[in-house]
Amino acid sequence: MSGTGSEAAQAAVFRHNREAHRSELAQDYVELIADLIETVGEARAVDIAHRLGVSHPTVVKTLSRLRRDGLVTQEPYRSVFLTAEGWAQAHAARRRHRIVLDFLTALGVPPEAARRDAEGIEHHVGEETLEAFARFVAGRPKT
Amino acid sequence: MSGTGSEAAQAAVFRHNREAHRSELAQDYVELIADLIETVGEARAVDIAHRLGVSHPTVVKTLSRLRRDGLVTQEPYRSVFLTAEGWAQAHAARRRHRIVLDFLTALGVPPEAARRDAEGIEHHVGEETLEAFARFVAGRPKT
DNA sequence: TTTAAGATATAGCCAAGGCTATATCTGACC
DNA sequence: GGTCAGATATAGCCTTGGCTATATCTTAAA
Repeated sequence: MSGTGSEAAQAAVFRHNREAHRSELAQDYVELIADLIETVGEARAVDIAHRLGVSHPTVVKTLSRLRRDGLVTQEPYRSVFLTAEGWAQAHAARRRHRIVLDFLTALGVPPEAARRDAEGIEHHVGEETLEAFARFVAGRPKT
Repeated sequence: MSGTGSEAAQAAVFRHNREAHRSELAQDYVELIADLIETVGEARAVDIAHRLGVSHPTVVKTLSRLRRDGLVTQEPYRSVFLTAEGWAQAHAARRRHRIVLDFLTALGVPPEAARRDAEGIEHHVGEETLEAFARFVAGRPKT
């Protein structure tokens, strides 16, 4: 970490990462909800809970935050829908996820590890890095 | 995200990532503390706060958690020291950080973006991915 | 139509990681 | 040897994201 620049610059990096972290969970949710809607037909709280490995009340509470933040709509005792903003974020998240996963695979990372790491890495790749990843995959047609 | 395997497998990935997240902050701290000790001579709470872009009380509270977890020692009103375990984690974090940063740079990611993204990505690369990154940097993109 | 299983909601608890405001200590300078 | 600036500590507040236990709603089957 030595010599990474000024104190202020380093603080900015950490600030940026704290900021990024705050939206990670929301992105995982909308990405998962979109997937459930498209594959199962609807997104129920209980399925979200199972897929995330989390309890139902945790999902309910998180969904109410997503509703407050305009990513999701929901009627009491009914399944979950994405707003336009929710769909936009879901598609963006899915794109990043796929690029990262394809990239790790093309790099030679074993599938299991690629799947695991892609889930964490996808939230921390900026557009420049994403483009570099995509370039690498394109120049190495394999998958 | 479609077709990423069984519900249980996906839940395991998310569990793993929640788990990983819990140690991120601690690793940032020990990495930073090690850097301060080696470059400035000591790690003071006020300097940690400035580098992280966070208030002093937040640092104090976090340090007490690190003390509880055996990563750090500290006398009241004195600067911070790393335990053997703290040094071990600091070195491991620094190694990951450097590999990720070198890798992004070698891939052609602009320095500013590489610096930003490396800070987030370093916490989410497993050993297999790290090895793939190191191979690429060493000029051997394939095994 | 009743009922029971399964899904959803609510209440209340906890730890982490932020903050501001205030109090106390340390050490350097006069 | 005092004094005061700067560093550290404490108190109290907040949100997020977990949990369990309990209550309520929905719906399909008997």
